[in-house]
Amino acid sequence: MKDISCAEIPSCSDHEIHYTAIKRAGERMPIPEVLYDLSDFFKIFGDSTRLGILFALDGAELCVCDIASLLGMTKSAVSHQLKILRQNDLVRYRREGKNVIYSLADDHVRTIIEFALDHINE
Amino acid sequence: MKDISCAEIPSCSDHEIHYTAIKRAGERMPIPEVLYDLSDFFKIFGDSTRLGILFALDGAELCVCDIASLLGMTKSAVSHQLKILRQNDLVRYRREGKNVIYSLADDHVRTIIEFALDHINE
DNA sequence: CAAACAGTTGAACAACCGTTCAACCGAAGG
DNA sequence: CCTTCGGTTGAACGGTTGTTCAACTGTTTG
Repeated sequence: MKDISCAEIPSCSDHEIHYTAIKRAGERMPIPEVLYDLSDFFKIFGDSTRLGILFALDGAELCVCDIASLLGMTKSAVSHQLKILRQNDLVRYRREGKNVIYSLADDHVRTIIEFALDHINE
Repeated sequence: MKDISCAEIPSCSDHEIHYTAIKRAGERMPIPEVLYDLSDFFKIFGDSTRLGILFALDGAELCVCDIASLLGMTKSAVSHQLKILRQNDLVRYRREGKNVIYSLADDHVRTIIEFALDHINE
């Protein structure tokens, strides 16, 4: 995706035919920045490990060790993914003795997951 | 994500405390296959070029050349992404003379995009 | 204070992904 | 038929991404 000014849009040979279509499509196009934000948003959910973590936390608060057990992964791998979820405000965490307890940030996340689940069984 | 049987789940030292949490989380966990399908679904939307194409087609039917112009990309790059969208039944296409006209497969796609747009301005 | 446990971090590696490039196919028009 | 235009395809490349490994922090416990 290259950032271009929409002033002059070169197109196919027969300009007259496609002109209205291109104009209409161009008007509804979000600015590149929105497109990037949106794709970044989807990228977070585009990994089965991160989804697994989110589903696990949808059921209960869990420490890293528990999540790792549930998913059959190392604590390190889980921690790396938790960092990404943390940075995007999808999970909350607090220390409790030796453990760090993670939970979903808000119901917002639940809505998204359940929305996707519904729409995958179209 | 490793596929593990949930028969025996080893966990942190203090089993009694986390046991109920793990059990509850484990029950709500989808099987790995669903997790993979779901993440594959999100991956498609996790690219700004593909999102750009979908937004463009949300405005009007367009040929490859027009889409390429709108996004400021080569026809080749667009075609590669259109293939992915095609394979996942997100776009329809038909030949019209020398052009191949693409359009959104159904309103399903529109719903997803608009849903995400709403939720990015939380 | 030392050992043990829970978790984090950074570097390294492999796998994956998107764009480019060049070659190709298909339809239209001279 | 040959050329041109629109579009597709496969290989190659460069960048990104997820996991592993080892080293490290922090907390509890003996």
